[in-house]
Amino acid sequence: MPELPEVETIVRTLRPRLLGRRITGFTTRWRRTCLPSPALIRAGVVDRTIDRISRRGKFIVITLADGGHLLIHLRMSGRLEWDDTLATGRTHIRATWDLDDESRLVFVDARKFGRVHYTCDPAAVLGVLGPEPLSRAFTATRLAALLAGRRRQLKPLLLDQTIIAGLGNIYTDEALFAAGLHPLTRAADLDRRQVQRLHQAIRDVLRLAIRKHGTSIDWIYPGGWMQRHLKVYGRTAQPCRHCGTPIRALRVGQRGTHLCPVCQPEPVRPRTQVRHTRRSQRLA
DNA sequence: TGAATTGTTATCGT
DNA sequence: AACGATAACAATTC
Repeated sequence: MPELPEVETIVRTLRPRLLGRRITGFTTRWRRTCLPSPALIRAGVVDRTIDRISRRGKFIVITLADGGHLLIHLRMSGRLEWDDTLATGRTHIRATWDLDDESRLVFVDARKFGRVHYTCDPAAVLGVLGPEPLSRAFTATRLAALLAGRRRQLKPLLLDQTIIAGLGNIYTDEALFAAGLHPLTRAADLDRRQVQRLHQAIRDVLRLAIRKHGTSIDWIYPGGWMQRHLKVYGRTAQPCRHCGTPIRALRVGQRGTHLCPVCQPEPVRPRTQVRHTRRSQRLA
């Protein structure tokens, strides 16, 4: 479940221990984790020095001195751990990197959805991603352009990594609450003021979450405390922190979605479309 | 035991 | 034809 704030936190903790280290070995216990293949990753990383560690969306980007890159996506249950902190008999180890200071970085992933890419052309993987929501380039005007003419509902649109990179289920719900917008609102229906509020909400929520080192709600991601600041996610039936109304849960595009029915009023469609679309009648 | 979880892809409909 | 909605899927935990 790691989203942008969790990945950013991981990158920041990785940096001091990994920068300048030389990789001395690579092993894997699950082929499918490794792209294009375990052998090609090993050939690309062994005897290379780690030059830079960054983040793009939910990808961890480890740049090697010769221009090769490791792109690590944790997906649902992936985590990076240090060999020396592992209890004996650690299960679900998918890949390990040996380092020249005798330490070892371990990719642990119970559900096996995570991926480790080695490539000299990171754009081939990262190129499809939308803008970084915390970058200077991500302005309200840019967001307006991304929403313009789109009939999609806000929730699935914000989860789409090719529109904006880094939002997952938690921070999408939190951003929509902060913006006072219902997840089923059609993107193109937002007025200028609402786009500005959404833009501000996305950045505020992500920045706060990074400050809190991410959200720790289960065994998957430890060490964060943003869970204490969540306003809607995982708070079904609990009172809205703003108005006291019980938080409601619904499914939008097969995703659990949480909202305050008062702070995020249901969108009103123009009369002509309410008449003719089955979806609107069902929701009414 | 089955529901929940994320991102990608294929497929179908408008 | 492009866009959007939907389902299936990967595998495990509780």
